[in-house]
Formats: sequence, structure tokens, C-alpha cells
Amino acid sequence: MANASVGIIRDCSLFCGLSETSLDKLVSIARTVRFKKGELIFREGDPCPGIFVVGEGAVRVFKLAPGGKEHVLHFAYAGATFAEVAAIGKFDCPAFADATEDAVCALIPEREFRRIVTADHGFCIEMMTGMAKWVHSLVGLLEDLVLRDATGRVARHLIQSDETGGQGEFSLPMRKKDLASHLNLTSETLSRTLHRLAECGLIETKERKIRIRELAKLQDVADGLAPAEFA
Amino acid sequence: MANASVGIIRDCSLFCGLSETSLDKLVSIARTVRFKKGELIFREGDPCPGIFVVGEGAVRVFKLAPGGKEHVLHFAYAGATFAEVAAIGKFDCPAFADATEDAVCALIPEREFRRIVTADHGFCIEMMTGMAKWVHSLVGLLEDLVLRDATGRVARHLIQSDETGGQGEFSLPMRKKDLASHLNLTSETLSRTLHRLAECGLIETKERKIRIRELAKLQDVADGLAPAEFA
DNA sequence: TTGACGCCTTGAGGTGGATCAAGCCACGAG
DNA sequence: CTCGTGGCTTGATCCACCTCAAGGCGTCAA
Repeated sequence: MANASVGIIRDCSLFCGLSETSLDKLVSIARTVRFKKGELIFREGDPCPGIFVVGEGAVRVFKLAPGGKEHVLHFAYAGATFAEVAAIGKFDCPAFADATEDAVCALIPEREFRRIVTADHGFCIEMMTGMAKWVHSLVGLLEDLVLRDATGRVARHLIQSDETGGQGEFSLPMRKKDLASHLNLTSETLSRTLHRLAECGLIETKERKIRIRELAKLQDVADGLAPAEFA
Repeated sequence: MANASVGIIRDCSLFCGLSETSLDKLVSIARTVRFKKGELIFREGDPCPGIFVVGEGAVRVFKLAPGGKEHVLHFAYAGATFAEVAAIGKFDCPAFADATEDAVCALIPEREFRRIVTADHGFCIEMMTGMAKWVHSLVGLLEDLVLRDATGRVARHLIQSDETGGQGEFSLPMRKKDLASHLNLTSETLSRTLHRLAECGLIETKERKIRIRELAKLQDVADGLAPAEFA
């Protein structure tokens, strides 16, 4: 197991479309890195070590305010990548990252990654549109923080997280504390908000499992059209 | 003047690095479009018409909340582009745009743009890193909104807007109302905040002209380390 | 000049969500 | 079993910023 990266890279959404030769090159350069739960992966301002691909576990990317407050920008689970943006733009790490669960990742050094981008036009196009999607989702997040209130943010997040489309139940893969931070709330407010949504019958909650009962109404709440029944 | 776009495109930061042949193709396809002050350019949800390059005037890109509240994502002045992200990602327009001053722009249809991206690997790389920079700046904005208070946001914006590096005076190119919206403040709060910064001697204000007097202290304020003298 | 309109400023009061401080529950270790 | 720890919930209080309302000031057209 000199290189567990092989599987990780082949299975990840970013690289799985690459040609065999590119993949081989990638794999031959990639290092496998492991982190314990809670371990810091990099700090804001560190030189960017390259692109990380998560194989197992969970990673969170976050900013730290002078006062110590943290804001979670991004959660990365199996198949996802992080630090791509810094690697592409040649910035230093723009944020902190740590493991919220024991994690194993493949690390692709920046230089090798850049080689592939310059060699493979198709891949480059994919990266470009990938970045555009990032921008899109960030704009969504901005919109969230600015145009919606706490309840709206929670509602929208629930809708987006539910891949079942309101049919079955799904579970929140992160601590409430971190989710709260991602939505720029305190865990207290998140807790109260979920409770309120449940009271109104829009959702059911059980531990970290959630089921959406009234998708349409929840959508209304997300759009700021608070239904009358809201206390 | 069948095509004022020639100059616009040659002078803009995004396309000025292109080869002559690519430029020629681009110019031959581009349309010149004019907007009156206050005129709406596109709405959120419209199919993306292509990439706009601003030649003269000023454009603001903004989101609209159900309640009518608007949030300015981006100001575009001469040489800048907007709607690039939607064009690349093939989304519909993710926001509204209107002219805050009489404006003349070059419009490059999406299809033509895509042709260039697939034909010109170098350009594609540039676009990719351009998108990465967008992400970077959006993360900065997010950080601003989440980790800083009103005063910190204003301070940071002033520092970033001052190309003279604290030497001379510079002027805010947009209405205070729009700047306030960009920083997620009301114009009232912006007004008061500027006043307070001026009272403390960190800046001088005269109409829309601003001079930074104490860059270091202003930087501290931006970083949330409010100096004692702050009322 | 006069009036109307936009933009900015100033003041007084309201509020959403943060903060602080307990208590509760589940789970793992001893 | 008990204890300890980490995450979640709940309630009371507080404060930064918003909202609403009014007045000043510059600009443009008549």
C-alpha cells in the first residue's frame, strides 16, 4: 500500500475523467496523507502544498477571525477536493483546514498539477468550468448571508442538502456547531430554528436525521415569504 | 463606427493578451451596446447573452431579495467584464445588472467565446486562473461579511480602494447607497461610520474624495482590533 | 427664481441574533 | 455502575445595526 492514492484519485469527481496516461502520471506523483480527527491540515497563509483529494473521512475548510470566531467555508467528504483554488491561482492558502473525522487524502503537488493543466486542454476546460461553478455557489452563499434571515438560511440549506427531493430522510454529515458556523449562526440559533421548523410541521428531526414534510412551504420560508403560522 | 468594440476589447484586461487572429475573430462577432443611466441590462434568470466588456460608464451587478432589498455583488467600470462566469459555466444570469452611468459595452456572444476557449489553450488557462481569482475575491467578501463588523468592513474597503497606498486622495466611484449595499450596510450606517473614522483622524472625507491619514491604524480597525480611542 | 427630485445626513427607537450561563443526554472509559 | 467529556438544547439578557422619519443641500428644468 505504498500508494492508496490510486483508488482515491480514480474515484474522485475532479480527476476521474482524465485519460489513463494523465492518471498514471498523477498517481505516480501523489502522496497519501493521513490525519487524525481534529488535526490541523494547513493554516491560512501557508504556501499551498497542492490539491487534496479526500478518500475517507471529513475535512472542513474555515477562516479564523482575530477574535477567534471561525467561519466554515466548505466541507469536503470522500471524492471531493480542497485547496484547488489556491493551487490554480498560485495563492497561499486562503484559509485553515482540519479533519473533523480521521481522514485519508491524496495530495497532488501543485507543480505536477500545473503540468497536467498545460498538457491537457480538455482537463483545463473542465477546471475552468469547475471554478465557474465554485463562483456560482459562493455567490449563492453570499446571497444567503445577505438576503436571508437565519430561518431562511437554514431552510435553504436543508432543501439543498436533501438529495431525495423531499421524499426520504437524510442526515447532516457534520456537527451542528460547524453547520451553524457555515451558515453564520451560533449553534444555539440553529438549534432553535430547527425546533421551530419542526413545530410548524415543515420538517421532522431525529438526532442528525431530517425529513422534509412540506417542501413547498419550506421553499417559501427559504425565499423569505414567512408563512403566517410562524411565531 | 459600425464597431466601437474594437477599442473596447483591445483595451480590456481580460482579452488584451489574445493573439491578433483571435482578437480579430472576437471583434468581428462582438456587438456594441449602449445603456442609459438606470437602464436594466439583464435580469436574474435570463439566459446569459454572453460576456460584456465595459468601454465607458459604469455597471452594477446585484441580487434582489423577495422583499426588494438589493445587494450589489460587483461594480464594473471601463476595462472590466461582467457575466463572464455565467457564460463559462453555462448558467442563466445569476443576478441583475443595470447601468449606474450612461454606458457603452462590447457584447461577445457566448458561443463565440466558447469557440475561443476551445481553440486557444493559453487563453483557457488564463480564464481558469481568472476564475480562481474571482473565487479568491469572493471568499474575501464572505470573510468580510461574516468576520468583520460594519466599521471593519468599511475600513477594509477603503484600504483596498486606495491605489495610492495611503499617500494621496482617491474618490469613490459609486453612490454611497450602492457601496453600502455592497458592504451589506444601510447608507445611514455607512454615513455614520465614515464620520466616525474621520472624527478619529484616521481618514479625511470631502464629498466623495477620501484621504487615508493613518493607514496602520485603519488596518488595525479593519482587522477588528479597535483602537482604544474608538467611541 | 422656484420647485422638484435625488442623495446624503442625523436622530430616536426597535429587533434579530449573539452572548452568557446552566442543564441535559449519549457515549466511552475506568 | 459512575464518572467525565463533548455535543446539543434552553432561557435571560444585551447590543450592533436596522428602520423610520425628517431636514439639508446640490442639481436640473422650467
